[in-house]
Amino acid sequence: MGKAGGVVLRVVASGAGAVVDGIGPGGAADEPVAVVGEVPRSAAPFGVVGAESASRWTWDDTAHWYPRLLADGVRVERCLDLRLAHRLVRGSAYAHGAPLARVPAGWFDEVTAPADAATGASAVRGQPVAGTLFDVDARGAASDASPGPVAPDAAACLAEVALLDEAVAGSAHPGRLRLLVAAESAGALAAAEMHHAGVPWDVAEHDRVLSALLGARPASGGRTVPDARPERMAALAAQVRAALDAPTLNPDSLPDVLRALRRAGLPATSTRSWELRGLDHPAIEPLLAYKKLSRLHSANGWAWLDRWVAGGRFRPEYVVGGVVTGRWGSSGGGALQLPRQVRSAVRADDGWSLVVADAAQLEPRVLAGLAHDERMAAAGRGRDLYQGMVDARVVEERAQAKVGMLGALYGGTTGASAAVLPRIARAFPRALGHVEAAARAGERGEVVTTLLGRSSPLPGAAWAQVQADALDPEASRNAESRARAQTRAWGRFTRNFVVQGTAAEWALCWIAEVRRRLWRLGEHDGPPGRAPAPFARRPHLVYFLHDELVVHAPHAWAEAAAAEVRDAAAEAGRLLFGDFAVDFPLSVAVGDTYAAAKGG
DNA sequence: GATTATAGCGCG
DNA sequence: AAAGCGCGCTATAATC
Repeated sequence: MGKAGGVVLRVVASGAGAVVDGIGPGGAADEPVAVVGEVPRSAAPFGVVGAESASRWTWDDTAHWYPRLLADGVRVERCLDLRLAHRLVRGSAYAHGAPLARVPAGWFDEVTAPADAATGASAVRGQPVAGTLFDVDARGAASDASPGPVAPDAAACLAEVALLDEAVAGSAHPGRLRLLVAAESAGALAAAEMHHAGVPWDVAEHDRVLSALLGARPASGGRTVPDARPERMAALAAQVRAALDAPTLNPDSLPDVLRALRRAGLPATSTRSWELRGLDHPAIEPLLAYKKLSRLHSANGWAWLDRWVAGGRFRPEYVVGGVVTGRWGSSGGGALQLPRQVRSAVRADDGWSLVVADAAQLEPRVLAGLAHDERMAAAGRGRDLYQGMVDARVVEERAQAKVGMLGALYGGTTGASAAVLPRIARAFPRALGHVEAAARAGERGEVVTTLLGRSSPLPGAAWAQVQADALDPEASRNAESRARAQTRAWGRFTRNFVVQGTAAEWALCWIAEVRRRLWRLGEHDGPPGRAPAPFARRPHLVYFLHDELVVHAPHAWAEAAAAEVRDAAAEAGRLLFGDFAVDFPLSVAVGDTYAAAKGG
C-alpha cells in the first residue's frame, strides 16, 4: 500500500509491464485509481478491465497506451490521462497557487508525446507494434539530436497524481476541475476508440462523386504529366485562359491569376473567392468554378482517398486538447474539414446504420448557462433558440437572431450583426455581460477561464512589446493604432474563449456519456460486422466534430443508440449547469450515410 | 534542393 | 455577401 495525496494505491502487479491498481477512500472525489507504467501485450489477464470496471486506469498518455490495448480487443472504461490533466490543472486559474503550478516544465507539458506518430501509424493498420512493446521507450530516449524531457516512469506518475490531487483539492472549484479532468480523459479514450474503429468509408461512392464533379480522373500511371488536371478542371482552366487572353496562365498560381486579372482591367487585390464574386468579367465564373473544383481535387480527391482510406475505413488521428479552447484538433486527412460534397461516402456497413446527431445552437445555449441568463435559457426551451428570440420579440426574423448572436459570441462590430446587437444585449443582459467581461479582461491582458476551469493562455511577449511601444511618448500613430487593434483582437479571442471552451466541455461530457451508454447497451446477438473488436457487435462512435457526432450501430440497435445519444446530451447539460435548466436539443437522424442522415 | 511562409478555403 | 472566433491542409512562393 502506498499513499499519494488523498488516493490510496494498491499494487496489483509490478515489474516490466507494471500495473498499479488502487481503490480510493470513496466518493466522487476519490475515484479508484490505477497507475500503469507499461502495459503488457494483453492486459486482460490482470483483470482490471471489464470485470473491475470501477477501476480508473491512470497513465501518462492515453494516446500512447490505449491503441495497443484496443489492438488486443481490450476496452478501458475509465482513465485518468496524466498529461492532459497536468496541462489542464497546471494552467487553470482555479488552481493557480498550487505547487503543481510551480514545477518546471517537463514531459507532461508536451502537447503531444513524440512517439505518438509511430503508435498512430501502427494503429492505422490495426496492428499492434510488433516487438516494441517491452523495448526501451523511444519517447525519452529519442533516436539522436534533441533528447527532450524523459518519459515518466511509474514513480513519476504517482508523484504527478499526488500533485494533481493536491492542486485540485485546494482549488477554487475542486468539483469542476475533477469533472473537467475526467471528461478530458474520457475524451482521450473516445478519440483512440474512434481512430481504432475508423469512419466507414464507401470508396466507390467517393469516386462517383469525384467523377461526377471533376470529370474523368487523369491518368496517373507512368510518369507525371505536367498538366494532368481532371477533365472538368482542364476545361475550366482553358476557359479562364481564353477569357483573360493569357494562354499560359497557371490558374493554381495566385500571383499569375492576380496579374492576369489586373491586366484585364479588373480592380482585384486578391484572388479570394468572395472578392472575385464582386467582379464583372467573363473569366470570373469559370475561375470560381475552377477554384471550387480544385479545392475538392487537392484536399479530398483521389489522392486523399489513396492516402487516407484503407480497408473501407478513414482513420484520422484526433488530438485531444489540441486547440487552446479545449476543442479537439486532428491530424491526417483533415478529419474536421470533411466537405459536405463527400459526406455521402460515409456509409454504414451492410446491416448497420449511422446515427448522426448535432447539438442545435450549442454555443449560445452554453452561454445562457454560463451566465445564468434565465431569459435566454427560456427562449431556447423546447424550441429553436433563434425562433425563440423571434417569439420573444427580441428580433423580427430568425436570421437576425442568428447573425446577431454570432456577433455577440465572436465580437463582431460591423454590418447586420452589429445592427441587432443592442437589442440582444437589452434582452439578455447577463449573457452579453458575461462575454463583454471576458473581452475586457482579455484587453487588459488577463486570463479568462471556462466554467469547468480551462484557462486561456496569456498573450505572448510580442503582444506586450507592441503595447509598450504604443505607450512610448514618441510612439507613432501607427504604433498606437496597432496596439489598439491588437488589444481588441485579444479581447475577441478571450470573449470567444469562454464560450467555445465551455461548449467544448459540454461536448466532452456528451461524448463521454455516449460512449459509456453505448457500451452498456451490450453486444448485439447478430453476426459480427466489419468493425474491429471490441466493437464488432456493438454500437460505437466513429466521428466527432465539435458539436456533432456519428455512431455506427447494428441496424436493429440504431434507435436505441439514438435514444442514448439524446439522453447523454441532457446529462451533459446537468453535469455542467446543475439545477440551472438549459435545454440542449439535438437533431438526430438515423440513416445509411452521413449525408442522407444530415438531410443533405 | 530542402525548408518555411503565405494565401486560400474547407469545417464548426 | 461577410464579418467576428477556433482549427488543418494544400499548392505555390519565398527563403535559406
